[in-house]
Amino acid sequence: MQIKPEAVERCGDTVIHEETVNRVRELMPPDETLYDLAELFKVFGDSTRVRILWALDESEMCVCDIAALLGMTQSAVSHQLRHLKQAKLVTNRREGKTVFYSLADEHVRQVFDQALEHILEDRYE
Amino acid sequence: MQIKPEAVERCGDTVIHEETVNRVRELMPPDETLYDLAELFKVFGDSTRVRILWALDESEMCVCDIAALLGMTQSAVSHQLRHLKQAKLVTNRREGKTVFYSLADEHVRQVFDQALEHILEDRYE
DNA sequence: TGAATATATGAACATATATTCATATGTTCA
DNA sequence: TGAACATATGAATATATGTTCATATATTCA
Repeated sequence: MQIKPEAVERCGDTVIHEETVNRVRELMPPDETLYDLAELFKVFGDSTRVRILWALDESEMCVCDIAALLGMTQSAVSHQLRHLKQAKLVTNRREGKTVFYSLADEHVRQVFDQALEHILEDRYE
Repeated sequence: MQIKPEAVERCGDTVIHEETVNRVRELMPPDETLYDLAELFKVFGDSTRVRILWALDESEMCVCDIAALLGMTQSAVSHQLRHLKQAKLVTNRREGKTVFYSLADEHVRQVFDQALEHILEDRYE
């Protein structure tokens, strides 16, 4: 399919394909939604948090265990758990001195699985 | 279900729940995979790139059009398109002076949809 | 070939953020 | 109550990154 010239204006002035731009603009979700989406992905965009989420998908764990599993400081893990909780991706319950964290959302696994497909597809081509 | 004490060691020394940690450790994917996963999400974790991807999911577009749609500099858009291409999320074809970009992966939409469910779930509770 | 135009890119700057360190908070138990 | 321990958190630091600006590259057309 060829792109038909919708307008003859230069790029610098208005737009080259004005109709396309206008059509897509109407189809776009509100900026706030796309901003929230990016914010959520930003939370996923750190290997420490990804590892924590993956671990919690296997089992509820306390901070100390996560730190041991990942070979990280208790403080670093605690800071990241804070982010994950703010994003409502994990919840926690206290049992004495210990605080157990677990996944708060069943979508996480599905998002990860879809993203993994993209990665694996790239690897073996 | 109660957590049974698997070990009596202190957190500082070894691990509190050693069996859990060992079990989860074996279930975890290789670090490289989780690192790649985080890298991919890092690409999604910017509202400019999310908006570009969403736009391209609606229609193939040239750099100039994307810049006009988003109200951004051509340079800024071009830089971000570079990231998206490196992540193999978009491809491009040249037609004269114009370069058209389009989605390279059908998983993007699915990942976005899953993530949106999480967001919308949070909003109306 | 040279002017005009669309896109790409390197350097610089400002901002965001992950980890560390020190310390505070909360809980148990003697 | 006080000691021991698990977790949380504020400040500081180092690093990563998005945008801007200037400029390079690529293509068309007279």
